[in-house]
Amino acid sequence: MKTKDRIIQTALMLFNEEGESNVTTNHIADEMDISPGNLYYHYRSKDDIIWKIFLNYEKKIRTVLEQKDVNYASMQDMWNYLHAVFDVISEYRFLYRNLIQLMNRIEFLKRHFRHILALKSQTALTIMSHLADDGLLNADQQTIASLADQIALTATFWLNYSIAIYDDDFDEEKKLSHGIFHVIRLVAPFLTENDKALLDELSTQFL
Amino acid sequence: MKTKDRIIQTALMLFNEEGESNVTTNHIADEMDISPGNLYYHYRSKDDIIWKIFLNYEKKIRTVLEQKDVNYASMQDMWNYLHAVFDVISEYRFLYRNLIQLMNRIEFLKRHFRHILALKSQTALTIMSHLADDGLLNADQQTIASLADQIALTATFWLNYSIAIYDDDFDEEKKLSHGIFHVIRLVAPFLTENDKALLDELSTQFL
DNA sequence: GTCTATATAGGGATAGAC
DNA sequence: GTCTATCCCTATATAGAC
Repeated sequence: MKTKDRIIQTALMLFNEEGESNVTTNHIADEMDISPGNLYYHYRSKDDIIWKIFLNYEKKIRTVLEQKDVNYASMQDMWNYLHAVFDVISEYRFLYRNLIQLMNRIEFLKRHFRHILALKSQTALTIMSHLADDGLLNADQQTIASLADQIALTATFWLNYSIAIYDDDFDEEKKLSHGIFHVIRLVAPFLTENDKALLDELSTQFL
Repeated sequence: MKTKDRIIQTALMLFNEEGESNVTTNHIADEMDISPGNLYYHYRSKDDIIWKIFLNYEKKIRTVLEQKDVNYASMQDMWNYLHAVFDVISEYRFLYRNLIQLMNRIEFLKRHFRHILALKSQTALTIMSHLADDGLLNADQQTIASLADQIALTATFWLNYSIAIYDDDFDEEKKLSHGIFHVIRLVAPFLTENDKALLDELSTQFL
């Protein structure tokens, strides 16, 4: 693996573990056993590294959000979709931990992240509209629109919320599952009785 | 007004405007036209200043969350309550902008903030249980519990979310009203028809 | 209580040799 | 591509005079 790629990989790992602002370029170089000078040969600034990491994130989240060929016809599809979204968020969670600060510091990141947030909300809207059309979800358009926003907000800040309320050693995987259920529970009251039962089953399986 | 108090006041203002990590002790002293040395005569560290500001915040939010004598019997009461919560959050919004970072840096703040979050969720639960008992809200206990968590999460991160999605010059007051409506819409599907109509009326008035 | 001056430390980033 | 050495800057915090 090339040094250039290892820097990205190591930086991402450290950012996620320690928080972006607590990780210096020297830490990254130290962790990789290379010199700070070497690091700056490959990237001209710390923000440049962050930006490259963000581009990887953007690519992945877009892949998840823009898959057109999926037919969201069941709770299981919904679960899979949410799991994919939460997985990507978890993989790049440092972005979400200091979101406002990063957006204010890096102008491009702000614009791109806004697009992604809008896309998240839009995708949630599309899925739920499909479910409503198929008679799997009983809610008017106004309610669905609110739910879509709420889902985007929840997905975006769930990890922060769970860090804020749970003990620090709370299992990472459990945090994710909790978040997904949290989102599904938002939608649950509008599901058919059949799907509600399925939800209860999934609950006992994962929580 | 004493210098000691002016420091708190000025620091809070700058933290909210610029973000805590972008405001140095020198900036605070500059803004007040005093010397950095003078500032450190009154407070022994920056975190000490933050801690004192947090104590003021804690006092205010507890006053709002712990008022026992209010009878939540109408949408208007709910609106007033939410407005009070969002107002305090807005007044101390720097705490919410960098929540995770601050919690990790200041151990006391972490513990105290956790208590407040739990209290927020608990209060929302109590209010909605009352509404349900009075027949104003149609939802089972499981749904109400989910809603309570969701309300706490939304109140906590709404300002960050609106910063993330809206243009920077979006009116502060409007952001707040939007947040309150966002929370109310979570509850709306479970209200009586009468209250839903009232909600629509409030919507046109404030949005 | 307030000031000026300064210590101390650390982070981002560059120059130049190899 | 990689290293060593170092510059520059800024932030927190302190010492000591007034």
